[in-house]
Amino acid sequence: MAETETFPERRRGSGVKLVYDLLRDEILDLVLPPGSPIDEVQLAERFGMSRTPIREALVRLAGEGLVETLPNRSTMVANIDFLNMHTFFDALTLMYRVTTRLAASYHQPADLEIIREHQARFTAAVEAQDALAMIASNRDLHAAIAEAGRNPYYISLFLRLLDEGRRLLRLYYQSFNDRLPREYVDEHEAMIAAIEARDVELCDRLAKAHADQIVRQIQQFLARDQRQSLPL
Amino acid sequence: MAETETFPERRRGSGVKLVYDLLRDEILDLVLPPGSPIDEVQLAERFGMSRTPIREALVRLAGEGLVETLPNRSTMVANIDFLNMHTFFDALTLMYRVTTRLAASYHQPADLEIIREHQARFTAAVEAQDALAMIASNRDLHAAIAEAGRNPYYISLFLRLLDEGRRLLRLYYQSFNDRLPREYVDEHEAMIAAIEARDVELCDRLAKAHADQIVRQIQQFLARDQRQSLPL
DNA sequence: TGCATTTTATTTGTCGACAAAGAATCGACG
DNA sequence: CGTCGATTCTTTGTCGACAAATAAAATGCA
Repeated sequence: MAETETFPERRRGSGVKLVYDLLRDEILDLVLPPGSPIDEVQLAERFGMSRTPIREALVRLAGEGLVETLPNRSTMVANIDFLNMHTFFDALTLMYRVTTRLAASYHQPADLEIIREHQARFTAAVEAQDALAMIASNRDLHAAIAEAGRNPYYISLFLRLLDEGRRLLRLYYQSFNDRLPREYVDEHEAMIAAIEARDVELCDRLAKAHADQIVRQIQQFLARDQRQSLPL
Repeated sequence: MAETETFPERRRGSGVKLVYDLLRDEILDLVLPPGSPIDEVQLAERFGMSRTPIREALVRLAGEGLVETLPNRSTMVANIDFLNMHTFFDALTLMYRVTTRLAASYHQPADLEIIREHQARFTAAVEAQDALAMIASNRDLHAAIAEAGRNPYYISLFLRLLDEGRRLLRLYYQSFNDRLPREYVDEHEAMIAAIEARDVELCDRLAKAHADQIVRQIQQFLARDQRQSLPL
């Protein structure tokens, strides 16, 4: 249980980022399940540093809503709010649409290259049936599209939503079959082509369809999960 | 210059919030102009506390983009990015529309009361020609509308945008006439009525018109300002 | 035994101090 | 007189320690 990780000579100032990135990944990959408490001292020992940088990393995570902190009492991994899931779906769909539209308008050649790289990775993940790689590359792909749209406000909200979605999908692929429909690959291709053609309206329609597809799939899972957890 | 503020016995844990709130206000009201450096030690002395809580407040402000921090070097008040102002306008307009639409759908009676209170304050500010009160109450009014829409993702993005707008407007009303068109009062009234009538489409149109109006006014100011700062 | 109250224990919030990383200053050399 | 390099100085990043706040355990009492 107590694996001795060793973090050798670090550069001054790199500590927070190290802790932040790792904690973030562990939260989004559900290694740290929602609601689990986070002990500062324990983390300090684990990373071989003082509590100060740990604390700063936690404050940043709290700012992004990945961690909830009760005053004078332990901070814990943020819960997933299943009750208000529809607000998440609503915002996610809107951001899919808006970022894809903007990408159609403002993308530059270099953006398309990056987007295509991510799409290639996503395709490879689908063919390898590697669910985690699918989740990651799907996220990266849409993040790249958002970047091509060049609106920092949308980008930051979208990233937050995609991360939250990463947690949800992770939940999904832990419990069920590890296959993501090949459809997604084609939908992505269509979106990329529409972006390249700078066809804003087509982008909007494709993005909405794509988002609806994903939302439907997650909702299906949620419903199924809810049925399973019903008392008999 | 060195006014001796006294912050007497504080409760444990209240320090960060105190510093955060005050710094935030000073940044948004341009008491701390964009680009001005922030010295931790100086703040620590001013508030009569150690650097630790100051630091945490700064980390949180950085998370909201109100403050930029260079590694190993001083953190400073975030600059206003005049070059990419259109991304701000675009996001602001969209959030005006979305939050008003959602308010039409999801508001409850208590929400309308709160909204009307803010509108009353806004009206009073307009009649008193108190620009700062207008800015504040206008912000609060739209924040209340967003709250009535009950989507935390939109709410947080919108609040961020409204704050950024508060800085812009502050810039505006420092330099020019302190009058906001009476039109805004009527536009607000129309929006509130549409929300109450749960007319989503009308809300959308009114919100868009209102946003366009505000954007146009700010752009007008920016253009005028740019002309003035041209070398002769 | 069951409940209220005191005591202990754990964990956070804050502090003062020190060392590293730049920036500014000074000085040597051309 | 200007440029480069060493030195000082300022400001941040990190540390270990202590005290407040709360939870958990222990104690007293009916």
